[in-house]
Amino acid sequence: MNYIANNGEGRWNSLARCAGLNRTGKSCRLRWLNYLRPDLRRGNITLQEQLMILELHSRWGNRWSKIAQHLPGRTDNEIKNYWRTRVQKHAKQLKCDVNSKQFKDTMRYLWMPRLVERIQAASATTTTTAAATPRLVSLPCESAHTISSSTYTPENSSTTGTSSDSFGTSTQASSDLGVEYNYNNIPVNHNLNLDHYQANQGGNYQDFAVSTDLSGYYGTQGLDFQEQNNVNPCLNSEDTSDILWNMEDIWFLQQQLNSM
DNA sequence: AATTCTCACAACCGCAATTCT
DNA sequence: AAGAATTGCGGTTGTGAGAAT
Repeated sequence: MNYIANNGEGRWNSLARCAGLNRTGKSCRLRWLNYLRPDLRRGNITLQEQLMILELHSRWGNRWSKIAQHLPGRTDNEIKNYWRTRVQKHAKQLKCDVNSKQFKDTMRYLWMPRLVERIQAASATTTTTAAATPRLVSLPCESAHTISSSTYTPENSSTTGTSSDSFGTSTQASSDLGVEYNYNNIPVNHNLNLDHYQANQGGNYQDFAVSTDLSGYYGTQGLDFQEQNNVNPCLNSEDTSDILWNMEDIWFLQQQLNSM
């Protein structure tokens, strides 16, 4: 750190020699980038960051460094580790390959909208002092594409109503997931629309890539990514990192996958 | 209390691209 | 122009802490 403070980044082999470290320049570089850099962001991956990772990975695949460029303070290594330990784990739980179309569709049409919904809900709880009433998530809905959830029966779920999900996301039966399904009586517009996401893939990716603009997911209100990272302390807690993936969800998603 | 298992994180490795001499 | 050195990236492995047995 002293060497870099005096000489700047780069010239890693020179650093290793001059600093008297029994390390290769390569090793020093890695240590600096992944651990010592003062601008590193510590702590758990937030919901917003999760959404970004899912979105950018769907677009670029395992281009970790490129993805990391859009997550200030996060390293490619950190994102890679997140993907391997969290996302791949849940793919395994769903008994499907992380690179399969099924899993990618599940991410895009179920988990990512759910992340948006929770971000919105969290945002709502911080803007109202009383018991918050989560507002509807206004996802674009030009299309009639929906995913049926007719087989879901919450009564069969051992955790219904007492979900481990701190945002209250136990799923309830709905005749049509695409139209609506509720979490603990929280009204949620889940008119998920394939065209919207596909349109993003086709038309808006460049803009998104440059500006990391998530407004497409947040409806007309939009959210400032950097701001939202600090909106709710709960979002930074350990508990929220996996709340998308409680047992009900896994059961529910398995039903969805089976019906595809 | 000891052992085994699981998970998250940091580091290592090989290869390709880039820069230097 | 060519070879050597350096840098950057993505896949993989090692490790320590906590949980489970």
